[in-house]
Parts: sequence; structure tokens; C-alpha cells
Amino acid sequence: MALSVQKRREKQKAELRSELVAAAHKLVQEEGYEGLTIRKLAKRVGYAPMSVYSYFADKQDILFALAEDAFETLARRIEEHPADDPIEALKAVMTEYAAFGLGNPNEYRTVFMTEKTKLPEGRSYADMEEGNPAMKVLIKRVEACVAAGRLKGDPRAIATMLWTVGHGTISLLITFPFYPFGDAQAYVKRMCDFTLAGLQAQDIPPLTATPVNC
Amino acid sequence: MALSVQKRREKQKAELRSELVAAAHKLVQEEGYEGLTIRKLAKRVGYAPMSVYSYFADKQDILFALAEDAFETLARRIEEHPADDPIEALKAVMTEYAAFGLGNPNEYRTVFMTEKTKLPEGRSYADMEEGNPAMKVLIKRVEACVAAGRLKGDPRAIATMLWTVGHGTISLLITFPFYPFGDAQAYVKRMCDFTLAGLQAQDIPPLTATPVNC
DNA sequence: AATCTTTTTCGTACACGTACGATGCAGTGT
DNA sequence: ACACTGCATCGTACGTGTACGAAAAAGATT
Repeated sequence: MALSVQKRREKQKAELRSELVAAAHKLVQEEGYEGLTIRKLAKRVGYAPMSVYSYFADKQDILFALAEDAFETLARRIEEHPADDPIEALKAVMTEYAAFGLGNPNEYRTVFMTEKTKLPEGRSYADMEEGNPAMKVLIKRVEACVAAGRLKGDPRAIATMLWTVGHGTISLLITFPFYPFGDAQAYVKRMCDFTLAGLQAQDIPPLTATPVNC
Repeated sequence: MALSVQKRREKQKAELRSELVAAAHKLVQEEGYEGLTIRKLAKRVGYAPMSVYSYFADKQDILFALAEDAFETLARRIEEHPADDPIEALKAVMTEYAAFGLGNPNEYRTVFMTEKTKLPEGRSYADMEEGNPAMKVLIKRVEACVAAGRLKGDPRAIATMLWTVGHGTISLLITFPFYPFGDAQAYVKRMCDFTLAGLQAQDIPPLTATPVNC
């Protein structure tokens, strides 16, 4: 109870929620993933621990909010790195994504490597794609590649595959820092180039389609 | 004589450790992953909760032991299903690996998605490759592909790249189960085929080499 | 103004993982 | 026989996420 009851009263719900998100963000940056606890978070904003549950269903919900935040800043960062060649623009997305992950491993871990079994209330798949700015930019740049005839296939599928490879690379580098990947940057570039070479050589069907062969 | 006493102690210790692992396995089977707690485990074998820590560094260590068991059976399962074509044999590894990860997400998470600054005592990255039977099989089959002229390049680099894509796929599916990947099996197959197509189209240099262009 | 209803806040309690240090016992040296 | 040493065992305690329900505040109705 660091704050007076009256001041607490005046706060708007949305404001308080984003204040909680901001505090959570700070906590993660300052003390790492393990530093983010409900009690600490509550203390930061002058609430009792259980009051946090008025704004978040559970801890996962907080992490989800952090993820949304991270997506936004990531998208902003990406858009600061345009390129003439559409393929290069795509590579820039991957590079920025990797730089973000390797530069903020704690953040990346909480956002992309902790289980999110259930969507927060009112979220849907569409939200995950449409409401995710980073994915939106990625898809947009993929679409540019398709439009320019540099890639063939379903943009969303291509984007998801790029995300998959990027995430695999980053999370492995974070989780096994001593594994002999060689230079991290070089490995990121290797995987990025490899994936894009593969994508340029194929027509990528949509995700829901499940072609059966082999 | 002091030596035999020492050995006897170690043997007893190992016995109790595996007894604990067995009890843990049973607990998981009976009550699910959430049913595995130190306190319950201790009660099962008639010990105080803290006594478990004489045999395991922490709970992750227990899960790691469980995962080792699982990987052994996985490797066995893989080798029971060989394929004539070396590339298909490689795909089989990936498929089984994915099936394990998606079927045992908690084990997968503890082994491959939690920071490995502290591996269980006596484990190293050589162990990660040599001591993990599944990874061992992967490298072996990559080598078979290279020997058969179906793949070109450094086997370890190729295996690492396959691991990267496989891990990206599995961990994403685990972490964001609500994301519209479509059918998980189909997505795994897609990524697997895609990656192998790419690998077959290139000569893969060793990891330490860091080619610089673009 | 008074009463009832709804929403927001949070005090308490539980099971959890586990750090720390005490206890007691087996093995060794004298 | 006796003291000493090392080690297996475990009692206690802390901080964790969060279920439950009480308390308080805000809003609605009379």
C-alpha cells in the first residue's frame, strides 16, 4: 500500500492495466524473466497482489500483454529498415527479429518461449495475425515479394515458415549459448539465406491445405 | 576396503535414484504432469520432501531424467522404423522427433526450451550430441545421406540446421497452440520436406566457416 | 436520504519448489 | 573404547501463483 487509496480510486481501468504492463516490462528488463512475479508487480504499482487479478486472468495473461507490446516495438523497428529489393526487405525483417531476440533474450524468452495455452478472452486467431503488427509487416513484405514475382505461394504460409525458422534459430542460440553454432550472426544469416533460397525455389501452398504425398 | 564401501554407497545411491525416477514416472502416468510434485514423490518412496534433493539437484533434474528415458525409447522407435531411402530415413527422424515433442511438451520444454547454463552435473554439449540417442541417430543418418551422395556438405552443420528447423516448428507449435498453423502433423511434414529440399539443393559448409557476402 | 445491487479491491490460506542449517548415524583413526 | 569426521536425512521457513470469500466502494433504485 504505497499509494493513497484516493489516488488509486481515480485511476481508470485501462490506464491501470497498461501501467501494470509497463511495470511488468520494466521488471523483466531489470531483473529478467524470473524477476516478474505477481507480488513484485503489485508492489510496483501500489496494489495488493490479488488486485492484479482484476486486470489479468492469470500470469499468462500478463505475458500475453507483454508479447503484444513487444510485437509493436518490433514492428516499429522493422519498418525503420526498408530495402529496395523485396527479398532483401524480407531478410531485413528476419535480421531485425534476430537482433531483437539475441539482444533481449529475457524479453524474448518471456514472450516467445513460455507457454500460452489459452488465448485471453476475446482474442482469436485473426487477432493473432491481424492484431500483431510485426507479423503484419512480415506478411506485407512477403506479399510484396509475391507481387514482384520473387516468391510464389500463399503469403501467410510463407510468413509463418519464415517465423518458424527464425524462431528456431534464435531460441536455440539463446537456450544453448555454448553449443558450437559458430558465430551467432553468421548462423542467423545462414538460416535466413537458406530459407529464402528454398522459398524462392518453390510454390508454397496455404497452411490449411494439407497436401499428401511421400 | 574403503573402496568397496564407497562403491556400495554409490550403488545404493544409484538404486534409490532410479527408484525415485520410476516413482516419478508412475506419478506422471497416474496423475499427469501436474501431479508430479516433490512432496508427492517423496511421500511415495517414504522420504521427507527435502531428501529428494540428495539425489536430484532440482525438479528439472528429475524431469531431465524422465526425458532421457523418453529419448532412449524414441531412438529405439526410430531405429525400428528404418527406410530404404536415406532421405526418407532422415525425414523419419524428424517426424518421430516432432511426435515426441508434441506428445511430451513438458519434457520437451524442460530439455530444449529452458536455459542450459546449468546442465545436470556431468552433462556437456558433447553429451548433447553423443549422449542424446535421438541426436546421435540424426547425425548418423545425415552422414548416411552424405555418403550416399544425396546430401552435400558438413554432416554436423546439416544436422544442426535440421535440428534448428525441427525445434522451431515444435517449440512454436507448443508455445502458440492457438496460432493457425493448420494441422500440426501437416505443418511438421511441410517444414521437414521444405528443409530437406533446400538441403539437397546446396552444399552446406561447416558451421565454423562464416562466409561473408551481401 | 436510504437501501439494495454490482463492481473493485484485497486479506487469508493452500500447495508448491527449495535454501538453510540442524540432527543423527555410519565409518575411520587413535 | 572413544572421539572425530563426513554424509544422508529432514524440520523449518521463505517466496511463489492463485482460489476463495470478505470488505469496501461505486452505482442504481426507491
